[in-house]
Amino acid sequence: MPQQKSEHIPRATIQRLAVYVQVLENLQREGTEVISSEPLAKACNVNASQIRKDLAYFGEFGVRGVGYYVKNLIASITSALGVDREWRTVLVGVGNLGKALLNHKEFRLRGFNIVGAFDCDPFKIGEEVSGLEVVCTKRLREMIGDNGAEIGIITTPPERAQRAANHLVEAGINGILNFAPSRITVPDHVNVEYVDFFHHLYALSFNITHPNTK
Amino acid sequence: MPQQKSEHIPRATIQRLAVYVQVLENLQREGTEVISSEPLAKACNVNASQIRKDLAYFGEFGVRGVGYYVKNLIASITSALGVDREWRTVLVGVGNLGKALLNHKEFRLRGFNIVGAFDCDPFKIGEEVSGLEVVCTKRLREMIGDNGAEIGIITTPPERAQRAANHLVEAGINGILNFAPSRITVPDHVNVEYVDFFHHLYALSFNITHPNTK
DNA sequence: CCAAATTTGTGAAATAATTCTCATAAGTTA
DNA sequence: TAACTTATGAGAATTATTTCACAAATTTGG
Repeated sequence: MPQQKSEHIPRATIQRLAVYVQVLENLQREGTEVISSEPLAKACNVNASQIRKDLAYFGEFGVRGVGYYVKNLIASITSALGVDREWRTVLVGVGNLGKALLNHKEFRLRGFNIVGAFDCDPFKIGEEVSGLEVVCTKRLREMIGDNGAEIGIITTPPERAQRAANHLVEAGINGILNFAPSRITVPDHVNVEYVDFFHHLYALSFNITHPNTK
Repeated sequence: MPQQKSEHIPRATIQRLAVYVQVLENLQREGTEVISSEPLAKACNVNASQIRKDLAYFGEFGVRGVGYYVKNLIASITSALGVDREWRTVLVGVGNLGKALLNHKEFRLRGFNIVGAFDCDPFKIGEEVSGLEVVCTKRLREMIGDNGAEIGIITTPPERAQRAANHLVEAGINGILNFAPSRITVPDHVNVEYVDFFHHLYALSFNITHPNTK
């Protein structure tokens, strides 16, 4: 139902939509059923017309004179983002972080099922982590043929991230979440998102060091 | 030495500077000593003049006809970001994620020392994690008076994040890294950065679902 | 049932960020 | 040392994003 009307949607809009969902879910947990763009904006730390414009890319979800029904709006946004379904994912790099993610229940809860764990270390292959047997990274293609995963999660050391990405791309994945602290190069049709909280610490460091530039 | 010349610096520039450092460090590890903006841009997936403009906010670091000396440029950028020093941090919320971060060696390596661990759960108080004794969150102010931390890391459940933030602000912290999946409200002088990799998974989901809008 | 009060959705205006272009400086070679 | 090559730095042009302002839609109260 929420079909986007217009051509190009700013990346920043997508990031904010994720924030809106987060805040709306917390509001819902606290019992709020209806909210207008003004207080929602305050909670999200953005401008109210920003919210309305962001939503307008996908349709009309509000009621004039009333606001937005929280439950409805969550459904509309998650549908717009495509997260109202199950996404099958595989993880490459079963180190400390990889294991922590494999054991993280939230993934399944949010619809991102980890259905495969891969590593190139012979000592790790065969090990069982969170109900999954660790498989050699070279077998990615064959395994994905079976389990139909679409998203790959990279948790290798930086120097092995590009190789992991190559294997994932070859196996037909079209989205990569890269936790390794290095940039990877992939074909145009593959989407990459980087997670590195040191980047955020750097931003804090800068902002604290230069309070005037805020 | 790298003193920023101009008034306002885009947030996006700061984020990119962190990426440049990451890529430059990997280049350095591989033995590259000099690089020009063009190949650096390719490795960072940005435009070359973007890099030159970003750097220009802070000074002139390149040599015309040559490029940038990798080691030098890393030093210049880290200095501009203020990460060429030690930052003392405290962590609030000693759950799974909190413990994982406390045990993460990279923090110290990158100059972000975790010097205090706090939790409001009586069962956790007194426990030792990675050489730190877990202290009651109410004692944040007194402890920060002693250890002089400037950055707080929140790893509580979402419903306790705001309270943790309040305690941190009261204790005089001026930067917060929030891993809890909820937005927090703080005074203007306090900087907040949010880390939530589900937001990135949402972005992947959207981009895979709407390949045309890329 | 109408008038007042809300609050959305949207085009226009204002701001901000990115990319282009080129003069200038540094290095290299003969 | 002069001509040639390379690549930076900075202003101009372009493109993108955010904010404003208001008409249209809806509810509420008398």
